[in-house]
Amino acid sequence: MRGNLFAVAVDLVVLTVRDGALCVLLRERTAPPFAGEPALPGGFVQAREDLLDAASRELAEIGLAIEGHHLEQLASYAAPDRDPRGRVLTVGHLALVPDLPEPPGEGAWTPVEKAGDLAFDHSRILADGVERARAKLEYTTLAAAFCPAEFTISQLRRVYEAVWSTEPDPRNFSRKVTSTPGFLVPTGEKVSSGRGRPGQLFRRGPATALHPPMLRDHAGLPA
Amino acid sequence: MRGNLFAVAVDLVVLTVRDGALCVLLRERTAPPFAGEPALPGGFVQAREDLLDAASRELAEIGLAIEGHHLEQLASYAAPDRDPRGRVLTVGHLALVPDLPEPPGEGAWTPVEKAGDLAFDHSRILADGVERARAKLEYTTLAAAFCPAEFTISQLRRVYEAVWSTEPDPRNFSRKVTSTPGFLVPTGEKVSSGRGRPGQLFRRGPATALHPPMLRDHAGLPA
DNA sequence: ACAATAGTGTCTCTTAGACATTATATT
DNA sequence: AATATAATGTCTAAGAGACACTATTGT
Repeated sequence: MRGNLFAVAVDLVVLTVRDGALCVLLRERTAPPFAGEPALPGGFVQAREDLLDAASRELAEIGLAIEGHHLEQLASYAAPDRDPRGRVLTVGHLALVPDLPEPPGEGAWTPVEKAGDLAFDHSRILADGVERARAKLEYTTLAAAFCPAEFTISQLRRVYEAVWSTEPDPRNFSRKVTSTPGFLVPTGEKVSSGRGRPGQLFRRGPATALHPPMLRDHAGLPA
Repeated sequence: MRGNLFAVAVDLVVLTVRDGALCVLLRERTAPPFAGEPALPGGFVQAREDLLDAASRELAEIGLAIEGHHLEQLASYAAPDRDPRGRVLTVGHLALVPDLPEPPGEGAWTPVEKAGDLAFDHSRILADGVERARAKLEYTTLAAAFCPAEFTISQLRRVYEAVWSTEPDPRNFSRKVTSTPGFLVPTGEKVSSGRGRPGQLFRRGPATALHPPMLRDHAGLPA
């Protein structure tokens, strides 16, 4: 076999919902290239490591244990000049995590709208990750991945509001998610959100698909 | 930077519809490893080549000029032992082409149901490609990529029948596709399909998304 | 004439979307 | 008591699914 050799990295688009905004975990680069600029967390794939394993390891190194976090491969990026050090292919991954009380080790949660320009081609990877998350909320139950183990329907609705920048009708939303078998499992407990009537608590059910899907308003989206 | 080095390849899942069956282009391997076994066409990424460019080149080398063929990245595969020659990462790509009068240079169209075991992890890549194509027919206008430049609604319907193994109602199907703005552009011409009333010819329109989507019957599909 | 395919119309049922009211908590 | 949030019910409109008929070709 003859092929040019590449270094292979994994980069992570770690998304969460904080204060009503979809946020991404960014780290400031400490070493060249792009020192001082914000970038996605990531690292090189090790000798006998598969891609998802490498991404899981990076996630753990950030301080995000893998307890039920959603992690999936996004896409690969290998433009010849994307890294000034040489030929590097990176496999972007998408991770969805609940809003954490404490911020993860290094790095800061940044609203995706304010992420600005990132190092390398990370802005593109981020955009792809955000679009993937937005699309998947339509036809999967993945919104619950942004919620803690137990959550209310309001919390789940706020995820959709943050990710889609829409405000679905609370009553219709409730009807939709509760009528999808296996989406939500009631715990029987209730929790007060400070003021007002306490909401019922749910866990994630076994369902992964949402049928029929919950459609956002589409206006000229990419295929 | 320190990372282990990989050879990087692109592999192609080239799909078409022939005789009512979804078919994939397979080549028999001539050299080890897996000599004599069927495999997806593919090759190594060259020195200053990006991934899609490499996939386009491979497609051209097969004899499939890129005139409007659909080509997209699928996913990357890098299990440590997937290639006995050493560490090889492959980026799977999905190509959708119309049924061609002449078969492409080397390789043979094989119904995906009869593909059997392929070399390397190509069976997995094929399965991912087929599932991607099936899913995309739901919410995009991509079915037209399986049709020639001009086609009838019946031809388009036969694409759905082959890819989904369903038989949508011709009248409902027609209503759906003609009522989606920008999906089909009538040419004003008609064509006879041997017997019966000739059908009207259409071209692909500018629309890429299908809203609302055309839902297939879902029964426990992966997310 | 007959067979085969194309194209159109109607009815029903499900579901999304809009909207008002009642229930239960905190202050 | 006042306020804030949760939960439920009803109406309407749009679209999917089932179905019957007419239209235009080749044999």
